[in-house]
Amino acid sequence: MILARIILGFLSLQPMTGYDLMRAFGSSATYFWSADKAQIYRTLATLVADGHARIETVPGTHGPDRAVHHVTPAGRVVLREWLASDPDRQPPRDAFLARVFFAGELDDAALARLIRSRRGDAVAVRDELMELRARTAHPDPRADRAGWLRSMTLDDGIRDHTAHIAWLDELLAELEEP
Amino acid sequence: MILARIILGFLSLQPMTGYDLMRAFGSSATYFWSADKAQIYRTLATLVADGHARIETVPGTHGPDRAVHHVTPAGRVVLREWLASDPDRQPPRDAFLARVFFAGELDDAALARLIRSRRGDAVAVRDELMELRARTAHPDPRADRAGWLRSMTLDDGIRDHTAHIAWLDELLAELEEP
DNA sequence: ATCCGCATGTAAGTGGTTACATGATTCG
DNA sequence: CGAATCATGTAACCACTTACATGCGGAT
Repeated sequence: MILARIILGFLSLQPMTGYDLMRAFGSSATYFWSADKAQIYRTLATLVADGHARIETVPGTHGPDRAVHHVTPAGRVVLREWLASDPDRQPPRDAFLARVFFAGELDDAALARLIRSRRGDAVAVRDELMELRARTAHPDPRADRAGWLRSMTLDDGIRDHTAHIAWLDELLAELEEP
Repeated sequence: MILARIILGFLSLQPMTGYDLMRAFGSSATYFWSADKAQIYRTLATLVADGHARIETVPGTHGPDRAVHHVTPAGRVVLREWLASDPDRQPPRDAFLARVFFAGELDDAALARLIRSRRGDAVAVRDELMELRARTAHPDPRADRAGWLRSMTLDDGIRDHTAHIAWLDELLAELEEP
């Protein structure tokens, strides 16, 4: 269960409520994982049941009480084991590549539309990531390794999208050639 | 349901049995989607129930009868609609990036081991894709557009892995610097 | 007053994985 | 004679998504 590990990772950086995690997945984690609240609350419950997290109830400042989750020592062990373990098996799932693979069925106009639409999305995501990198700190690997690693994951996303955009441009160039 | 569309795509290239599809997912489709047989047989059954595919039973040459599935005209419409439709929403899921994001917990040796292990996997996949590209034809976009598109999807995978390996090398270089 | 953000969850459904179950043919 | 490949499927479980359900406090 990768999601449980990721949540443990966030809690190890800072104790959080389910709602805080929702926002974390909507910002810092967007480019490597996503989770909706139903999943988050369910996973928090199992983490507590397994003794990997514990709840500290804090009176809510505006509304219901906040169930702030902390990692327990056992949870920290599980997190570290995951980080150092063999790679998670992750079968590839890329619906866009799948479409291109079968797009011989499509006429030229529809194909160009498909690729341009994808290009627009990819550029938007890349720009968003670049903005995020510009806004946040670039820590030195030796002074703040944890922060440096977090900023490097952003870098990978930016390069990834850049390479993909270049590939889309090649496709378009071939399609538009006389 | 993306899997149903992909299967429709394969059947549109050539009528196939569930077993044939298993092999197709194990070879041509490996770099953009994966599916195991339980899923394939279940999805074929729903395609037939929905009238998007029909079965032609052919006596087996060595073993049970082959249930060869053909796309129906209705199925072909559904496939073409998918190909031209708005992009499928696909939340990002990259367990390795997630690990790097939280890898501040890890000591230098464990971190380097993690990155080198990933590098090994990425190089292996890239080489496999490059071999596959060397072995297969590179059709001309104008003479055989469908074939050209299929070979281009391979290209994207190769570039993607190449960019990722370069990023991993940068990580390692920083870690090993005095 | 009404809407937005904070904060908690449950229920039902879909999609994906693992394990179980069977049997013929072909190659070494 | 045993292992691999061809060929079919079912059952149970796990992970993820969508929709439902509730209610306070602060801003416009």
